[in-house]
Amino acid sequence: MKELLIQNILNHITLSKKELDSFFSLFNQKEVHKKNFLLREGEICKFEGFVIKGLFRVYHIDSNGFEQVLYFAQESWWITDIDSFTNEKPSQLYIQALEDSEVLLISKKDKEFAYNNIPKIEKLFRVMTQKTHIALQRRMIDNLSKTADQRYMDFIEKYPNLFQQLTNVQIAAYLGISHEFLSKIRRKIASK
Amino acid sequence: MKELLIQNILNHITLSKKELDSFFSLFNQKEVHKKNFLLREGEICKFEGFVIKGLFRVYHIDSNGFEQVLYFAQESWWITDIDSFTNEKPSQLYIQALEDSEVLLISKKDKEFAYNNIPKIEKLFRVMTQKTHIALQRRMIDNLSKTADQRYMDFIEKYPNLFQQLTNVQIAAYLGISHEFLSKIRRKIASK
DNA sequence: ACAAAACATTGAACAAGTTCAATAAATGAA
DNA sequence: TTCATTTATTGAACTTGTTCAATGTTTTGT
Repeated sequence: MKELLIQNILNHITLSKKELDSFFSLFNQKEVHKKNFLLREGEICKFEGFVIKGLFRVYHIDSNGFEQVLYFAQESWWITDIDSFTNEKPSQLYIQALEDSEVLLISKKDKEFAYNNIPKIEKLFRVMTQKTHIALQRRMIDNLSKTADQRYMDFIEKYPNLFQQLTNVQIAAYLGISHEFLSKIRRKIASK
Repeated sequence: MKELLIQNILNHITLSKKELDSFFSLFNQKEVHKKNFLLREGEICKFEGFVIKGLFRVYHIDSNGFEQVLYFAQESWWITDIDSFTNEKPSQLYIQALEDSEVLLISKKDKEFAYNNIPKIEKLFRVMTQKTHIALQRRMIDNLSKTADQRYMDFIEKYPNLFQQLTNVQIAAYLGISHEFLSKIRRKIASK
């Protein structure tokens, strides 16, 4: 459990044992049962979270009631609404556990404390934000250039395990298509 | 000119005059004439740039030869291929001047120097990367949920000046539609 | 083990967006 | 100014994806 976060941190920066302990002590562990929410639209996101067990979906509901999934977060993924968290404004997102899950949470105040007292933490989050930004840029290009068929096959290849755990409705909401159409894509692929 | 960058920095963090001068001295000014490239696919992006005059498009060409525009960068925007720059790998992007333009460039080495010697610079780029990430998340959701009509109207509203300078082909490549279809959208809107 | 709910599939009619080819309009270089 | 190039518009046929409604399948709670 604990090791997952430490490993994740040390993948990006090097910290002394003391710094690591100091930073680690700012996190609180929380269980979130299947179908429960860590964040709902309208709430101000008070945490940044690191998934140590389970699976979450981070999604938006548009004015027509349709869901768009920003990402699924498995073990070792970070979850937050970065806009709501950093700017302390109401969130437009939902964060829901899809399985019984566990997260390590850090509050804004404690994160500020870390920024101010452990300078390398600033680098940690700069580098992590850069990485997620690069991934999102890649996804943006794919969404602009690829058909739903290709995006579905890319998804299976990229997240072979996730794809098993998720419903078609959830995957369709990530790909930006209706679940009925996804069903037809699956049939077409299966028939080959 | 110079003031634009300083203003941009001070919008995010506070620096002493000495720190500011030290950081600023790491930048070199460069002119880029209309239609010339600051970066081409396959090159390793050696710079991070701040636009002080003109307009750039940052785009990708997919395997079918279609262009996808990641963003347009006007005065006070930063331009780089963050993936290529940070990981020193060949870029998948083109960065082209759409007007005679001027940029302030910083090299990777000098940026590392700034990170190591002016700790607040780490914060500057963390905060800026967060902001661009938030904007891209928003765009991702819009692309998943809105029709091309809506996205076009949003674009006009968000970038009223840009929209005047750009061709329909360029705007279509940003919206993720064919320029012919954009033409039909324009007709439809005009007829109201 | 059962009933209710959630999930997946399918077809038919429709809407959104592409492609291709033709034409007109605007821009730019000499 | 002129000629060539780029840019914009349009229509027709086509492809991709949606919507709705019906049906079957799987999960889940008790």
